[in-house]
Amino acid sequence: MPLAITEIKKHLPGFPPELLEEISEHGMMKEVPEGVEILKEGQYIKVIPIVLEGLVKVFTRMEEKELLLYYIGPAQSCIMSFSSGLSNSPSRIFAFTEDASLLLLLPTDKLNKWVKQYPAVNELFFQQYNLRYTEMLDTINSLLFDKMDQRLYNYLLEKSRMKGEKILPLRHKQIAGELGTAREVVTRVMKRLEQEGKVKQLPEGIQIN
Amino acid sequence: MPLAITEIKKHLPGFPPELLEEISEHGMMKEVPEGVEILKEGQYIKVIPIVLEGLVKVFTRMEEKELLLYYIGPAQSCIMSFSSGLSNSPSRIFAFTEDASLLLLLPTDKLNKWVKQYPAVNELFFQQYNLRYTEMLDTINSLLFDKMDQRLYNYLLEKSRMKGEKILPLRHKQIAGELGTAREVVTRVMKRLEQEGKVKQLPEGIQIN
DNA sequence: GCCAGCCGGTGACCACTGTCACCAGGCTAA
DNA sequence: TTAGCCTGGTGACAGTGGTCACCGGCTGGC
Repeated sequence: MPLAITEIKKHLPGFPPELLEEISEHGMMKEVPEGVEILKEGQYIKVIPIVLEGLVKVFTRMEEKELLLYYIGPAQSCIMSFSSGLSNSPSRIFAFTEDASLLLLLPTDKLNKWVKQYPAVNELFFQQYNLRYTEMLDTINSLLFDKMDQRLYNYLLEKSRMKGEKILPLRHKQIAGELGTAREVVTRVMKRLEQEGKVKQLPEGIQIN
Repeated sequence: MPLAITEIKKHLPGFPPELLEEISEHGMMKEVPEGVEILKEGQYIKVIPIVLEGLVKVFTRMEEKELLLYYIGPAQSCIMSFSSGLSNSPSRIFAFTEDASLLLLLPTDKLNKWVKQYPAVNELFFQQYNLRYTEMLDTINSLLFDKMDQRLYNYLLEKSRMKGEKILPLRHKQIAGELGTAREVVTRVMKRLEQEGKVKQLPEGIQIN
């Protein structure tokens, strides 16, 4: 069953009508609940997702230790899928839904064609590469130059901004995972941030001031 | 004076004849000696370089501390220039010639057109984005997971590979700059690597075993 | 010959962070 | 109720790396 064109158009207004029709024919819409792994390390890619609604988080991992690289928001796509899909190489990262999400799945072979045919697609992926490049640059700078308190605080601010929430229901363990550190370290640093008045730990979660 | 088409073609064999002619008309060839800054932080870009011969190194910097991100080799281009040039935003990184280099300079407005017009240009920049993305990912993993000895050794191996030399004429201070650490730390770690038999410090430079 | 400057080398010190061990409170399932 | 589990919280400790002070050797300029 082809997808509803008006539905796709709503999320991707820049795409021309012919492209929307092609997407309607070959693409697939998928609703994914929160906390589902949508891309594994080492996996070969056959479809490339574009996030229409929700939020997807992207990680790197080495031996039990992980690090959050960036979020994929609405109307954004996953560069690693794109790159892996077109060059037929395995993924170096893995991705989870952070919130329940609506994904548009595009088959790699068609997308390869569309990139050449439709400037809007071409531009989308250039923009995405560029965005991720600068985000990775920020991550590198943060890793190299910032102490844990700054990194943790930035992380909370960013998360709060992405979600539009002042109170984040996060476990210390979970934060530790996303920052590539240990739970005790998060506890310690959270205490310090609280004393400095930057955050407040409530039973419901962490309030950012 | 237009550039010699045969000369350009030699370095960029994938480009079609019409494109080579356009490049010949609007591009500029520039020989740059070793150790020259070719891209500053905060600088706005009017031309995008493609390295034809030589080697260019790309850095990030924050308050006196620097970190080598990657090298741009022959037939490769600078993604940050490309991105900054097309979106007219300032550069977040800076770049030096590591060896004397021959650069092909392309004006941003023309390149913008060529990307849409010639698939070969389009693909080149997608490839470059992809390459830099994975290199940044390696850098992040190295920063997060490796100790200084591993980072330093990887750095030496990579440098040796890029240059095709077993003996690298490097100062400790210079290495420290490229790894974002202090000179004393390099001295310390070099000593350890030497004791482990991985490298040897000679008067002419550092020999990689 | 003498001095300045750069280079590697070293010891002392300290801040940060990762790790281990352990505890108390709260919640849940048996 | 009890046992188990997850959570945050702590103290002790060690390893890493950044900083400071200072050295001796070498070199190039005067």
